[in-house]
Amino acid sequence: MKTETRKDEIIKTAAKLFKEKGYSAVTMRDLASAMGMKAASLYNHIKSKQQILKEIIITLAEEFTSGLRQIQQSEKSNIKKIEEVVKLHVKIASQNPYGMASLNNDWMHLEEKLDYYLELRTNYEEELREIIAEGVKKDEIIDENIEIMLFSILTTLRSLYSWIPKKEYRNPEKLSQQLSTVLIQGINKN
Amino acid sequence: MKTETRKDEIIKTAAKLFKEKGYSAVTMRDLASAMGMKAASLYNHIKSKQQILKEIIITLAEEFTSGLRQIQQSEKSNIKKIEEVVKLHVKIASQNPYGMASLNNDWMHLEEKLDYYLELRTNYEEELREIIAEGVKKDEIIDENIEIMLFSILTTLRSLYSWIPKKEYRNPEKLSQQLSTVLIQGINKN
DNA sequence: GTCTATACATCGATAGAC
DNA sequence: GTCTATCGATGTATAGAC
Repeated sequence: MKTETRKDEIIKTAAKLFKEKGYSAVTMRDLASAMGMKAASLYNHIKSKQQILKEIIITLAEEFTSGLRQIQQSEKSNIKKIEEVVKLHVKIASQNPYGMASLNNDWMHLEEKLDYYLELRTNYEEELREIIAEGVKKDEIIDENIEIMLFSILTTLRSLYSWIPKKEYRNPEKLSQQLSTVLIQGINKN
Repeated sequence: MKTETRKDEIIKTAAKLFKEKGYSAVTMRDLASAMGMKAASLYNHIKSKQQILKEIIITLAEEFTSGLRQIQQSEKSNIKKIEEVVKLHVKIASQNPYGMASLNNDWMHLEEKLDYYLELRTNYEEELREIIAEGVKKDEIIDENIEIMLFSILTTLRSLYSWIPKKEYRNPEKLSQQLSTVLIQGINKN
């Protein structure tokens, strides 16, 4: 049972505001107002606006990286691995849809951690590409353009945050299963 | 043969910058610098920063609206209609990938035209939803959750702008066909 | 049509009282 | 830990010379 600190609260509120207007358009005064305090008071809990963005994005990016590593190390079929990737995205997007918006839309405003983020992102795409390529080689997946299959799946999963808050998608298991059906029947030969 | 005015040039350059950093993070000085002039000089061609955003977004939104209307009025099967929608997105995203970034990511910064944009967007989604629902009813499309099929297709098409600039996707006909295969085999019963 | 100069608002962040 | 007050930088936009 972790106690939520004031800092955590600020970061959570910031993520919500960043989702609505983007990092650049949200001012420290906006954030303070949403927290019911003055802008100057925020600095007793956080170092800078930039630090808030960094914590939101890097935490999530590392969660995806370690999640995919576990899937990659399992002894499943490649189609099964893709189903697990869908579950991973649904799970993280369900827990933190606001943070996911920053991860997707505000990463370019990262300062010192930008290179690190880009490295995690590139590696993530590359590992998913290998799962698909492996699936094609083993006749689990149709022999269509791999980049198109990769980006079709990935962009759908990346935009999950924007429709997961709607009531009809609140059941993660059901959503994962339905989404897998829609995404995979398109690349599954059998 | 339309001559490109200085105003058109400014809007095109702005769209490129908006794609990189988003509307809010691009300053008039950034834009002027990219145009090789001073910020004050921009105002001899455009009324305000807001006007630039409005022209980028509303032009594209209306292009999608009229494109979908034509598809809807044709006498094709619903699967064929979806293939036409894919072509429409590939065509517009190929012609103007930078503007598409603003349409997707900066629409919330529209001021007076925000309601109009939201109306076009809602109507677009509703018409596409009806094509899918009609396809399910006529046994062309699997009887899976319509919202999930709609958003899976739509989010993939909406993110086209981000990977279309890569060399391997420069052939619109081929890209449309491959994308249709990947997207539709997932919802096509036959 | 582009420039310099500048008005005026608002930004992120700090100092210091309580 | 929150406040008031404020700093210096930077934002959009205008005025007026050339």
